Amino acid sequence: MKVDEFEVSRRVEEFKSAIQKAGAKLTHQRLIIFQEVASSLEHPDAETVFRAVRKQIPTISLDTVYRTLNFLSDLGVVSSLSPCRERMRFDANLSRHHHYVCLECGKVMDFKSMELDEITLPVSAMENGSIVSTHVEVRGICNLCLKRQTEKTD
Amino acid sequence: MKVDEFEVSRRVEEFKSAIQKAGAKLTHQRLIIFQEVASSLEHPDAETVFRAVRKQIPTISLDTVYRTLNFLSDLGVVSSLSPCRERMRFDANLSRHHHYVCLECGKVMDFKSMELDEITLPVSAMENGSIVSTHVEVRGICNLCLKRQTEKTD
DNA sequence: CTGACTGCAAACCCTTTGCAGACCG
DNA sequence: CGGTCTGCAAAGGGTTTGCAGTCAG
Repeated sequence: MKVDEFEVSRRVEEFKSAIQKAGAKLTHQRLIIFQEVASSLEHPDAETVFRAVRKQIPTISLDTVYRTLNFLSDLGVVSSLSPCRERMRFDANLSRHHHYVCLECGKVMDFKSMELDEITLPVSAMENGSIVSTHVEVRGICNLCLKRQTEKTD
Repeated sequence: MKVDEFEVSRRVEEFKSAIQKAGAKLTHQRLIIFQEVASSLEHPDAETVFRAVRKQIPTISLDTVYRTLNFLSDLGVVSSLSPCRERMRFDANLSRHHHYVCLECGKVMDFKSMELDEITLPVSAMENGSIVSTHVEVRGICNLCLKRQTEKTD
């Protein structure tokens, strides 16, 4: 299963204009790698992208794929599932709660929400399989990091 | 900031009974490590736990901390934030959507939900800092893995 | 042309594992 | 006492980085 063709080319156009705006170079490798991610429904990892891209550019290296994926991520045209460059983290709070994750420092803060707890999942979510847990992940920049950024600008 | 004392001892009691029920041994190291995680509000990583625990058991090794955290996780008395033993995954779908993550095979499936999109976050979440994105993460065992499990049992 | 990008290889970091001795129950 | 658990050290796997050559703009 692939993302439909029109959507892919729309994404590619967005990518091209983003790369231009950033003053970066549109290389063959970057284009092919982006196309691969943009047309996949499976949230591929670097290795998977690498294997797929190698069919079109047999000489490409895994490092370039890594570098390019990070580049695309910084550019904002792809996102990474779970800001998980980090180490594994543990939590002994087993009651139902949600997370606020700081994209800058990685800190995770809990919050509760009755409204969120009461929500019913759409059928499209349920039919994927059994459900063990449901929680909301909010990402942003925490107050401490925001403050730090303002101080730098001064 | 620490978790309040009563809550910690409640969690420790639960831990003790869980370890007994599992027929595992309650060692000094396990107790101290669990206490540390249970009294922290910061979702510590292995390194952080290690540094804290070393104050009480100076000879403890980082490996033991890792082993114990995984043990606690298998025991079900702590959970790990984001099932992220895995590699990093990327997504070029920037429109608002949510994820169903299979705990078994790691596959991630998208789903949409108007109801979820319309939700307003509680103040306690907003006041942590700026908000970049909000999405729901549902964890479970996907149909394919469920089927695989049934086949094994047969 | 020139600085940014790529491929190669080696380093890096977090995490896991094999082993022998120590300790819980 | 027996089997589990710990500490040590070394390996493992994913990811990043330094370097020199290459290529887009």
